[in-house]
Amino acid sequence: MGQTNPPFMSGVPELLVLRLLARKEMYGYEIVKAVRVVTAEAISLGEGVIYPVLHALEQKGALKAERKPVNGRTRVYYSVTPKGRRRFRKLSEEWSRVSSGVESALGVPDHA
Amino acid sequence: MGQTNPPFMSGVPELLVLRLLARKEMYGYEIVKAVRVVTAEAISLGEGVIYPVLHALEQKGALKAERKPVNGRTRVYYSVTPKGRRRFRKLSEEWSRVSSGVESALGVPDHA
DNA sequence: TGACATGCCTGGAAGTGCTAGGTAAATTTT
DNA sequence: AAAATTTACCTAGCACTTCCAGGCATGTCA
Repeated sequence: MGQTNPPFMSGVPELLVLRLLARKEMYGYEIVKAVRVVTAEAISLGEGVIYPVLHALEQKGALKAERKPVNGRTRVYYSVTPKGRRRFRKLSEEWSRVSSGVESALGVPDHA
Repeated sequence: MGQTNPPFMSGVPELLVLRLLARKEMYGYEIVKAVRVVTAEAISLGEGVIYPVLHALEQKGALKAERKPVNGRTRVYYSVTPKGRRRFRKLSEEWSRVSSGVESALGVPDHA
């Protein structure tokens, strides 16, 4: 049924998460909504995508998690570590490379 | 060891193959080299990537294969079917959407 | 009371690129 | 002539990731 493997999305959730957290610490549910905003509604990621990414990045040491009780509810705030910042820079470069490569290919005129 | 799953590459091989074949019919080995050229050396895809993509697209009816003997060697030329053209348009749109979304996110200033 | 938003989480399906390997013949180099 | 390189095709299997669907619990609002 649902698109489980949409094209061009590999690496995107990780990049967006790192990008958002580079600005300020956030919690998962907040990130889910922020993604829609910062991508101008072009990209929407469910919680089932965000949370695993968050956990994976934390385990890699790219993020630091901190549990904070807010309004009797517990939020898990994430912030980027130096390692995460490096990872973000690397991913950004990768994105630039691939992106420019594809644009270049699409831009080549049709005729001859 | 090697990067088996580089970020941002999902859907890219298929898009590039369709793009190249939309211009003129080509054979696998030729496509492998053409990819490097049209992407300005930004993207390089091995034969192990191209051939499976070709076969998959043919099976889907997006490509038509034609064996031609050249110099005593056999080449398999591929050309795009109407179905393939539709697929290409759809993929291009997807690329535009995702790409603009990511650019939008990366473009947001850092301050606060 | 019911509905909805907040907030966290996981399992398993599905797809896809990549490396590494193999085959064979023509061409070029030594 | 032998060796090395290029041309040209192919496949198996790993690795990785996104995604959907679902579950749990609390707070808020009608």
